[in-house]
Amino acid sequence: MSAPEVEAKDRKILSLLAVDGRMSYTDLGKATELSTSAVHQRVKRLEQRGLIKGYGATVDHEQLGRPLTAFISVTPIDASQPDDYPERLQDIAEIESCWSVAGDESYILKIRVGTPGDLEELLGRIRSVANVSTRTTIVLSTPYENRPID
Amino acid sequence: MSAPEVEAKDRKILSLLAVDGRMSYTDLGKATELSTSAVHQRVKRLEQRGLIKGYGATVDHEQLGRPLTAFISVTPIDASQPDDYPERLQDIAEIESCWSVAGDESYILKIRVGTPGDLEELLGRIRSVANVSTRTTIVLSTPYENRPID
DNA sequence: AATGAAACAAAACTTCT
DNA sequence: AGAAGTTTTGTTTCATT
Repeated sequence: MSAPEVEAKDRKILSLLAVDGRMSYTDLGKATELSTSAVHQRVKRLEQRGLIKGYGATVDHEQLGRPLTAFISVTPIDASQPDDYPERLQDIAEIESCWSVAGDESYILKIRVGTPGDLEELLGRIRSVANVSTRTTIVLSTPYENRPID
Repeated sequence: MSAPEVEAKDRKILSLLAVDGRMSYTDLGKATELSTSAVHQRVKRLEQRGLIKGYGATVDHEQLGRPLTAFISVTPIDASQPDDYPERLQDIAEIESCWSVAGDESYILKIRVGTPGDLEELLGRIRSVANVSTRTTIVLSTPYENRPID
């Protein structure tokens, strides 16, 4: 049982919307050789099928007071504890992403803060809500991020 | 010389657009107690100032044939070589993000592929274009990713 | 599924305060 | 900076193929 194939024109629409989520149906139609209403139908279908999960603006965190990005690898101290870390951590606003991973650590978190002091304070909060040890890797620069694949 | 402060209403607009990048100016106006044209002006200004970097659709990579996500930490083998790895790696389509980091490794890459075989092949390509050693951490699941902060 | 037309809504532009 | 009004553009629905 495999997922239904995604058609070439749908893929084209997806890759255009991945780059510009506000592109008009008219322009999508021109780019795909389809009428406005045909594109409209296809986009609605892609949304319903969950192939398009949502639309978001990308903001400049540096300018918004959170210039410091880091990865925090998280390892449970007591392996017998229930593994509900994502839930426990989800109220911490500074955590942008949370991945469950295979390897030495259980989770990798990506966080954004203003200053090293904020990071120190955040690490304390993470350790206390979750009883974990942490390993932090500071991001120096971001050559690229969240590039559309395809 | 510091960046000009971002006003409360602008922050509100940004956080609404971060969640729904296709929200209409009319609805943004209702949510911020501003007229449609005032919101419009503000959004254009936020775009010009670079506070909004762009708008993108989030696609479901699992359904699109790339269910396997991994982090690849990259360490140069010959430290005397020029550090132009982001450039060398940017033509590799599977690399979604590239961060330059402080710590044991020089770069962290986030990649998406279809199968373990594709990953093996990709690792070979990365090592050959860049003369680096790699450490791979497989993502098992993604509790959340790219959450809007604020 | 796609099209074209029609009705509607929103965006962009202009002017005024 | 913002409001109000106008024109232009885009969205959505529907009948038809």
